Amino acid sequence: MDTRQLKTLLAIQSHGTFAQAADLVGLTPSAVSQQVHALEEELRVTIFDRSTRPPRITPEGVQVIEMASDILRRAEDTKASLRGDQIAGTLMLGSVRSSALNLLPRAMVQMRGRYPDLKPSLRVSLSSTLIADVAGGRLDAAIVAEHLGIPNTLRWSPFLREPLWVIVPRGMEASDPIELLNTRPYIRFRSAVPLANLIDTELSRLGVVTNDVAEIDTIGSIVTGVRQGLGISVVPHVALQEPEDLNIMRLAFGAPQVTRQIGIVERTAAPRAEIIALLHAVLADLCGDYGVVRPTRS
Amino acid sequence: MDTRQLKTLLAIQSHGTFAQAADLVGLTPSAVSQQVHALEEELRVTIFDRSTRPPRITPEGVQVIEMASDILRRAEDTKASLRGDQIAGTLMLGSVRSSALNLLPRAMVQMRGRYPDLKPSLRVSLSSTLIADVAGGRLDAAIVAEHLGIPNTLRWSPFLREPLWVIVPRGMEASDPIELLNTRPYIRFRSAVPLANLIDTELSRLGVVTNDVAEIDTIGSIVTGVRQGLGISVVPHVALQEPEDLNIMRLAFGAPQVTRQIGIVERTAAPRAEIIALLHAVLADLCGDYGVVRPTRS
DNA sequence: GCTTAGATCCAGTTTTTCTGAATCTACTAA
DNA sequence: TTAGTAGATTCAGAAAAACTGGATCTAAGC
Repeated sequence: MDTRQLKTLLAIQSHGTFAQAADLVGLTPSAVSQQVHALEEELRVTIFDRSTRPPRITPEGVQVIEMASDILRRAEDTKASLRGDQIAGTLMLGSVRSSALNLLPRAMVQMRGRYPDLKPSLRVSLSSTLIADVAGGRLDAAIVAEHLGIPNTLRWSPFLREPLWVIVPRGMEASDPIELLNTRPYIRFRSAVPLANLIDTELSRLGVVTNDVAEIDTIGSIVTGVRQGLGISVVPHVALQEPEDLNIMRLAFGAPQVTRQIGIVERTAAPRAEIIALLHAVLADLCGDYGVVRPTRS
Repeated sequence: MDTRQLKTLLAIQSHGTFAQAADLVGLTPSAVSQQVHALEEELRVTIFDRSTRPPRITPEGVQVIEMASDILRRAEDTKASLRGDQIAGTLMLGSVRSSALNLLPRAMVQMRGRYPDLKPSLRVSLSSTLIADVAGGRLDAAIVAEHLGIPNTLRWSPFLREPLWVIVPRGMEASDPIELLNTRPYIRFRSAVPLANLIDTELSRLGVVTNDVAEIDTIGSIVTGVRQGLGISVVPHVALQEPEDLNIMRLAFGAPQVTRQIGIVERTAAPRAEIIALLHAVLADLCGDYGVVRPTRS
């Protein structure tokens, strides 16, 4: 078992086919197939079910993928720590309370490998308060959803543009999302944040009348509930990051699919521009395909 | 980087010389020397100081050895899990929404290794509703806090008896918890669950007047906030499970320290007794030192 | 039933890993 | 201070592993 095989495995998981994974890792599809087979021989399990196209990951495969992810992260963390650049001080950050708050600790952990002496300081608040504090210099940067009325002394850079999905437990017949929303048990996201508003507004616009079986105020618990067959729901893409979430079927919410953006707001003349640029890049990377790369300055 | 190299590394560490390690891993000393050199090239560090005999491990080498140990353990754990026995069907579970809900997915993931064909089904509800559903056979078991008025046809077995901690960010002077609670910024846990009540009641009993800087309704977000220096708070032990939480200082809350229990309620004549017993054991194990082992039947 | 895209199989090529022998080096004993 | 020893390194070649390319197979879509 080596890290190249594990990287190949993760590439297959995130890109869907052996062929695309081969492109990503710089090998031929044949080599990818052989690597997976060698890993299956070593672990004595079937990681992919090849009776479908594209091959689908098996439950055992999910466990192997988790292990691969853990091992590669551990290795990368060690490399980062051994390289040890160090910038010290306190980075004053603000954030709205939403799935973005789940991203931030993960970004912080990654950045700690790079800047172990940099201390992040986080405040959770409303968007308008956060923006005022950034403008007033009380915060270095803040994570807020797309927002109207940002002063010219600030700039907002999206790091995430993510679709919203109707999520359906594995095994449930998944056809027309509108029909599902009208007929299947629905877990409602009940919270005083813009995302909950966006979802409810779009449901009304679509003329959907949901059959609520639960009202839960944390996205993570909603996803857990769907995975375990409690019902269906609507969540943003970033909520579906765990390997277990592979078992949840996802259908586009809205036509065209509804998206929402989250970004970093900072002062245009920022003293900590390099660190905030890295934070932006780390957050965008954690967002996978829906990460938005900040355009380079001209 | 592959597991053979990492095994060689650990063999050198535990046996002292490349030559002895070579014997152990079935290679020649020359191959061992080349493996170590290749690893040093990949990580761009010196793992062993060769200016002495026998070579001595460097500080960076200690980090690499730790990483190797973690990676090999992770791989071995996965292999063991993949080898496991299998039981199929659906396990109907209920749970209150609290930190116990964080434990349950992790327990499910572990049990999936052992019973990949067993499908858990989870419902989140209030304790009284859950207990009635278990009694009525609509649920196989439920996770609830200690509860009065459980019928004799049911039995409640605690799997967790955990202390509550005052948690303090790293670097903050940590002396008398009462003084800290009175003077330092406090992040309040605001939720309509028994735990929040327990904390507030004990704060009042201690005569503490906190300086609230945030009210957050998820324990995970509170811990994140403390870690990042937002303030101090009071949380149950099970909330402090992540490696990052090692940086958080913890002081006993109350004297004697306040504890609370969470357990599984099931029918005394349960058809799924074996699985629920395993679930209890897994949950107790996940709870570490504060896990409560179910007494064996006489 | 045909077409397509992707996966597998197989043989050959390339790369990596290991061995064996020669050489080097830190440490110990006289 | 010198000689001997045990262990580490270096190098060239052999063996094993990984990869490529082409042919074949197969699920899915039309």
